[in-house]
Amino acid sequence: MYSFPKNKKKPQLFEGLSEESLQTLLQHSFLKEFENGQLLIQQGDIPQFVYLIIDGTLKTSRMSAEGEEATIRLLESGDVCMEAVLFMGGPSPIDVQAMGTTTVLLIPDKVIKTHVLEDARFSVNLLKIVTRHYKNAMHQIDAMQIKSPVQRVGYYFLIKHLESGHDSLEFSLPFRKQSIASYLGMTPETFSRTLKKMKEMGIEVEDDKIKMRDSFTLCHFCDSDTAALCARHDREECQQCPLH
Amino acid sequence: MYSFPKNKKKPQLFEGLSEESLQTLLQHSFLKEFENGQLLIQQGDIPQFVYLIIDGTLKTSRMSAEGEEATIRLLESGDVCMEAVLFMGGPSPIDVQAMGTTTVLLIPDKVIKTHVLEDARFSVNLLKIVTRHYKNAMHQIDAMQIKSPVQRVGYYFLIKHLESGHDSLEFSLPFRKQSIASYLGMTPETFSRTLKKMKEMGIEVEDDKIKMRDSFTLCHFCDSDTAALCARHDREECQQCPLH
DNA sequence: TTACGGACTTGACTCAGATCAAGAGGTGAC
DNA sequence: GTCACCTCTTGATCTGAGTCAAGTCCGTAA
Repeated sequence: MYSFPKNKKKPQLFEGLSEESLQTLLQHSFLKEFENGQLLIQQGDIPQFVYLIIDGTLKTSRMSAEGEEATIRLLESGDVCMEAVLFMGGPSPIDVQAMGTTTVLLIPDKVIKTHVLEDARFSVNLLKIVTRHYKNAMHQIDAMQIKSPVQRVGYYFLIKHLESGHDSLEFSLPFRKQSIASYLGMTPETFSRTLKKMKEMGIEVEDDKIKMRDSFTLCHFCDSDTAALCARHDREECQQCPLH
Repeated sequence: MYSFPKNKKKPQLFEGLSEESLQTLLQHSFLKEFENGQLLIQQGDIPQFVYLIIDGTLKTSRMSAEGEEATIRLLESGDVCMEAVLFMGGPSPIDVQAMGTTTVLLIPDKVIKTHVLEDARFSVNLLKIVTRHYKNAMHQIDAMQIKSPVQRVGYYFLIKHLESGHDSLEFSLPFRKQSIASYLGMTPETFSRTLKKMKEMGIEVEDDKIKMRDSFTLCHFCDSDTAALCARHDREECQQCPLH
């Protein structure tokens, strides 16, 4: 049975669970390692497990009959997937694929489905996770419909900037550029050209390192609901922010 | 206090709940009527209620600073909204707007949040609803990224066809054409031209009435996970379906 | 050391869908 | 009735992202 390293941050899935509840979940779960490019599940398969990434990265995508691919999510360590698909009932609408060697904890669907009815805290955790995905999906939708490539990349940078803590004026892209391009719904070429435009706007791009002149550079990619994530959105200095 | 007409179909939100549990929810809820175009909630507002449509239609959308709009969902009677937003924590990422006079049941957020921890069946209902929305969002994303306008409209028709029961070769569009166009991520002009192409493919379009020659007409817009919704997907006749 | 391959960039060209503009058809107010 | 207004359609034009092709810059293997 897998047991969580004490020093590691608990994934959101297990947040606030009693030791007993956690044990029940882990009892029937096991680790598995996947190689670069390996498929964990394919569109149309009936899902058997929820996948919790211990180490590495995954992507979820949909493939059209002609072999074209739309990336839905890019996931890092601590992220979960297939949890939503379980409750949809029916086959998986997505592919899940490892990007590089990735270690994953597999939690059987039955364990999840019974545990949801036993531990309300666990089901609320799941609700929170699914709703966050849903929120991201909504952002992705409006991005593709109404935003220019520059705005899409800018918003992506903004989110990464907020995630990496407000004070650092530098962060690095967590995935390969072509993956990010696909996630943002554009070709690698367009992504590359867009990065060039970003440079003209005062954002240094050097390989996968992104540096900003100051912490307001990305402000005009913000919107009212993302502003809530910003540490200073209710402070005076936010005046500089074009939203106000 | 609002009480559900016995003859009306129960919305998914309340499915399988005990009479007592349902009463608790309805006790603090109330009806409200909204006029055409009226906003129930705006992007950036803190949500106070979950909205259950009793009669009429709503749309949820995101608006860019320049006033351009991306439609996220179009909802009919029995649908719920803002339930996902409640669990995201933080302000609403979407606008909700009435399309025509619409009667809505308002369930206060606190009632929902406490009830989730008390009635596991209720929280599973919520999970199912949110995951369905999430699934739709994923379809919307890949549709916009990898499908042509004809494929998007075809898939939309397919879903409506499956919803309206398999046997009827006719259904009508539940929303104004421009709303559907926006939902599908295209302009009204493109939608109109696309409908013309559909006619050439053997789908009669007359105002908002859609008629098909036979029930296989829409088959080639199907995909592996949507096929599960099809009543005959595991029967012999599905041979005709290009998927096989 | 060179050779190969993969990730990314850059430039030239193409085209599907957006935009702009005009017209058809329907409906309600007066 | 007809005027105003709205939805939808149709046609002509424009444009921006995709495509294709070539080239650069790595890292790795022989």
